[in-house]
Amino acid sequence: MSNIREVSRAAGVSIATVSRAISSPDKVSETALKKVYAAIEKVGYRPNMMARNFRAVRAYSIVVLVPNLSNLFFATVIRGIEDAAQQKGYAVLLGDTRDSHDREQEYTRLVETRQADGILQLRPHTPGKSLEPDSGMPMVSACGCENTPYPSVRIDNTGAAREIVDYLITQGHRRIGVLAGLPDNPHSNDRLQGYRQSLENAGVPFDPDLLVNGDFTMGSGQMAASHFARMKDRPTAVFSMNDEMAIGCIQGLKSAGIRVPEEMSITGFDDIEFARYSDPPLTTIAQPAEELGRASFNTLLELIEGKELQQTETVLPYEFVVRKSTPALRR
Amino acid sequence: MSNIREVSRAAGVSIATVSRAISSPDKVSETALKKVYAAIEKVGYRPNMMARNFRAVRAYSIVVLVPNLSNLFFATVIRGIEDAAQQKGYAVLLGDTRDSHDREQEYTRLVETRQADGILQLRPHTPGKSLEPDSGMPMVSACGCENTPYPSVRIDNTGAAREIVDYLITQGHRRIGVLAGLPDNPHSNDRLQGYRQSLENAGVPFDPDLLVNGDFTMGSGQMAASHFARMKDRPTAVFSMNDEMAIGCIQGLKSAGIRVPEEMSITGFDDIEFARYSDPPLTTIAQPAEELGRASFNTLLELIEGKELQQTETVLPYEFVVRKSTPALRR
DNA sequence: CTGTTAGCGCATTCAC
DNA sequence: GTGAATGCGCTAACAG
Repeated sequence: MSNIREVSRAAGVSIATVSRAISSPDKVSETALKKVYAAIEKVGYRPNMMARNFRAVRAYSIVVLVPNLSNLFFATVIRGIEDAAQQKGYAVLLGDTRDSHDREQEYTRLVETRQADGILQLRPHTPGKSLEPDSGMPMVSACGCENTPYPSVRIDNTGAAREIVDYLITQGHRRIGVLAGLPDNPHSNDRLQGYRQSLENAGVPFDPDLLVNGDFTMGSGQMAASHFARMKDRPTAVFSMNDEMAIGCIQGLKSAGIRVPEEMSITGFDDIEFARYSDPPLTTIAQPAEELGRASFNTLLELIEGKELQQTETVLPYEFVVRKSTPALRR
Repeated sequence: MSNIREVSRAAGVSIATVSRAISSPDKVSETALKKVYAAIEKVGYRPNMMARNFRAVRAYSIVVLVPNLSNLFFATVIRGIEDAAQQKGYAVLLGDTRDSHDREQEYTRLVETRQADGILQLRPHTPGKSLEPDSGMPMVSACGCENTPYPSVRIDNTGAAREIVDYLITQGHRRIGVLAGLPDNPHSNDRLQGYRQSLENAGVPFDPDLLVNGDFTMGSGQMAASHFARMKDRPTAVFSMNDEMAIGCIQGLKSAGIRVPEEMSITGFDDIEFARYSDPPLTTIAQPAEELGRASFNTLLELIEGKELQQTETVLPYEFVVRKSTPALRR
């Protein structure tokens, strides 16, 4: 493997000149530049980034902590991260934690041992259970919630949920089921607040029987469906907190002989691509997933570079998408 | 940031002893060990991996090249890669190439510049268009095909396709549409061969009108549906080369007023989680996605470590999964 | 078993 | 503009 010294020999200049020719060509004479470039070509030189980064005390890479890469919303956020990182010359280290605290801890070590410069956390912050923000470790939440205790990028989850439930009420629904995440999930809680606000505005009392806790998988959506199907006083609509659960729920309802959307409307959240191809296509909240990724990377980069953050919280706009899963209620 | 020298001072031993205490404790006396560990604790030492890797001339990381991270099959393969890599102390650098040859080239540089030790390629090899295998660059295909010109892990795509089409024939079908990838896609070609073999075995002539080229997205499946719907002599079944296109196709057929599976059976490939929640649930080929990832990483690791490969091609078993999208043809 | 020392490839400081 | 020399943190060779 050729190094800078070989190039210097081939070019007949010092290694300092070669180094300068590469990183600050304006400080080198035309003639020297030409010789260096020719020599680089000749010996097939590729700079050793490990050495360069080692000296710069900068890994030029970040870690992405994601609970589950097979979640399409997360995968899309990561694409955005990767896009922004690539533009800025950073590499993205994948940390699929599989919801394991140990694995999360393990990946944290990459930063402590200088293999990475910072962390992008896709799991929303749960006090006690989550990685606590550590002043020495640059960390940004790419899918924040109302109480993220460190810099974050997010949408207004509560507002989005309120908007979607408001719409269901407009369509004539009063008994609206809610398919939430686990009770300690921050996204779920933010969205649940929007649900409750919407009901309250409409003068509809909150009925705990209508709340089912899932875990954002299609399987849990399917389980929830049998709960709703068995109820004596069934909801006429269900607000699911992500598209996967909504899709699982639709499948479960159909299996139970309930027609969707004729007998039960359903809404999702995220607007993954499958939402459009579901039967019926899902009314949902389109999150700017790639943009969340890009913005969170840029925030993290500022942190890494030691800049003062303009804003510790970035709230991006979402879009409410109406499809066929929510027709007007016929009575 | 504390380094090995600080530890040595705090422990009252030389830096060599500290280094040995960490990497080969059996070569250090009990007393020295204790002092070193105490000192590490005291100064909060974390080894600088950049320095260590630099010296070892090993990045302990690999690059995964994936055309599109939002493809669930790929995402699952990557989870397997990540799992195996983590166990062996390797980090996974994400290279979402977005089907861009330039980006692929860009990521290749990570290996040339020693930021990574090897490449795991998820895109099947297309002669001319793909990264050509370079003896200096360890590279393994995680989703290989019949003619991958470098080490690969794969399933028997042709056999799987044959099996699925055989089954459709058993169910009474004779006019079987095929929803393929682009004409130069190797996976598509391997599977198409299986399709043709099956037809030939059954004495059914190949009808080019029944072949539609998609691009493995749901959108292209939907487009294909309108082609099939418009045909005067429609197929009674469609073999789609992945689940996404099958799901898009179902949606398109339903929109065109064709009932699935009553009027048209359909099969997928991959067995992504959505296949089970599709309406109707898809008959498909379950690829051992995570295992493909794990196995390909282990192969790559052997290459990186300079071992002689036992086998240059690993063929893993798939599973044929029958669901409700393929009832027996009623005539 | 332990300490001293050289050197990995590079950027940078300081003379010239 | 250019070159010689230094050191980043670590491991390994060598000497004791």
